[in-house]
Amino acid sequence: MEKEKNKVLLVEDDTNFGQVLRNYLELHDYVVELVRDGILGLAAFRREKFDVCLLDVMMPNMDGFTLAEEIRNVDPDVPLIFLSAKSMKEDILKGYKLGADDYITKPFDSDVLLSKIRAILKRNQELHEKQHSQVEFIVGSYHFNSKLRILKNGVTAQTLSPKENELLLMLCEYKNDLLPRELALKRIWGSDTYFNGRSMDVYIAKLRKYLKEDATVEIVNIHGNGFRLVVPV
Amino acid sequence: MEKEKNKVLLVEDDTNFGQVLRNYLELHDYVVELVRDGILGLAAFRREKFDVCLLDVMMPNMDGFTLAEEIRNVDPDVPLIFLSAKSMKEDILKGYKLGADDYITKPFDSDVLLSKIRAILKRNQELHEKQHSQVEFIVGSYHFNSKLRILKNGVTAQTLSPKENELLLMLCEYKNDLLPRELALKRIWGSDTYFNGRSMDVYIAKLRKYLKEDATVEIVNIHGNGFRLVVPV
DNA sequence: ATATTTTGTTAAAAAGATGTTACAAATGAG
DNA sequence: CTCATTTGTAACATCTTTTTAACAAAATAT
Repeated sequence: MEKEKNKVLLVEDDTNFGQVLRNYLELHDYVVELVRDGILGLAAFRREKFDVCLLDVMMPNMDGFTLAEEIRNVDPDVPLIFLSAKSMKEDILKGYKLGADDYITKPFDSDVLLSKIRAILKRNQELHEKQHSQVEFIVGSYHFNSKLRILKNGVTAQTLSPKENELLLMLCEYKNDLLPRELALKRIWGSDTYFNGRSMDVYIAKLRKYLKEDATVEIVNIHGNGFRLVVPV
Repeated sequence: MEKEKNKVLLVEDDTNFGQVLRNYLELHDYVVELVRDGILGLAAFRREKFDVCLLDVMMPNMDGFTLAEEIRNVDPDVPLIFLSAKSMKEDILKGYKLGADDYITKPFDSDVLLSKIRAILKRNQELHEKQHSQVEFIVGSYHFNSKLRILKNGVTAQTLSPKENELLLMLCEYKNDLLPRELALKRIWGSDTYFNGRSMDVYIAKLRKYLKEDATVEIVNIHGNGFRLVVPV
């Protein structure tokens, strides 16, 4: 099993600097999406899942602070780091007020940035793991262990692939409630696109096959909205 | 599934400037309706649902301030932004008095306008989400869950389509009171046109069919005005 | 009373989303 | 490298939702 590369959203209007920084980060095993202004940044953020966002403060179209608010609106938890030539105290304070995880003033040492990113990612991943604490679920007559990726029904056991596992996990977290398509797509597939959507439908079909032994359990589609794992209460 | 674009009503008598601004906004993913005076602006506003209105102050036929009052008359909540060459304090104050959300003096930076629009839309959408907080309703012997789009009567459950769901939701919000046609058409269909009206009538018929198990529940037409969901109190 | 407008109702067409299977491509293990 | 597993894509079938048309009935206006 390969650890997935971390995705960085880099919003920077200085093309030269942006390219350099992107190359540097890619060299250190990050997947980087570089966009040149706040509008494109927000569009990218809505479309894809990022592990951390690096935002230039002064940009055309939408400045970094405004962009930060918009991003926070979509995801209150994603780590934000401001990059700025400004070193004025009030700007830095404003940045932190917007829930920035860090604020770096240009010019800066690229190693420093890298270690800051690493530290933030580590902290955030630990947090994320804690949130995902529940690993065992009762689903009708089935027993599902999301850590071992095993779906058991009496004696018969089915091992699940990573994607099957994550999808069933999300369905269980939203048990008897609506699991919105976009949410699952962004969290499991990283972005909400047409093909990822079709892929998800394929996985839903697989899960239904695994779960068909217990007729009281079903994955119901809510047309245009998402899926619902229905289990007896 | 397509995320709906925000709709902007732009009332501006300077055709050139209007076109440019429209193109600019369309480029940033807004749907723009451009009209050249207050009369047409009011007509458009009565017909369609807009997320924000940009009103030029000095116009033939009906000036921006008068138009603003008329619009407020139809919808007290829609965000209004005045665009004006005037920078006189009393005019600005008059604008805010009429419940303007912002007042921009020409010439202005288009980025500034854009970020103002965004900020206003965001605030308004949050407000809107809070209003839509109620998801469960008792309708006679029925139980209606608008999130899961399920209408239950004892054991029998009917899943609703998105439009059926939204319409029943509005009827429930106006329970025992008049739900005006135009309001439902603007909110659910986006605009009050002949065909949308016919479509709505089709949906009313569908809902009546679903609700016919309980004779104490009925959707009554108020000729020329709208519908009323009558339930025992 | 008769014409006009609005609403009720049903059916069919058009558009869109999902279900399902098969296979190709990518990935990881040995 | 080779094999097994996992994932993504294509293709086609099916189901849902929405719109439009057509005609009937009711309400209102002339």
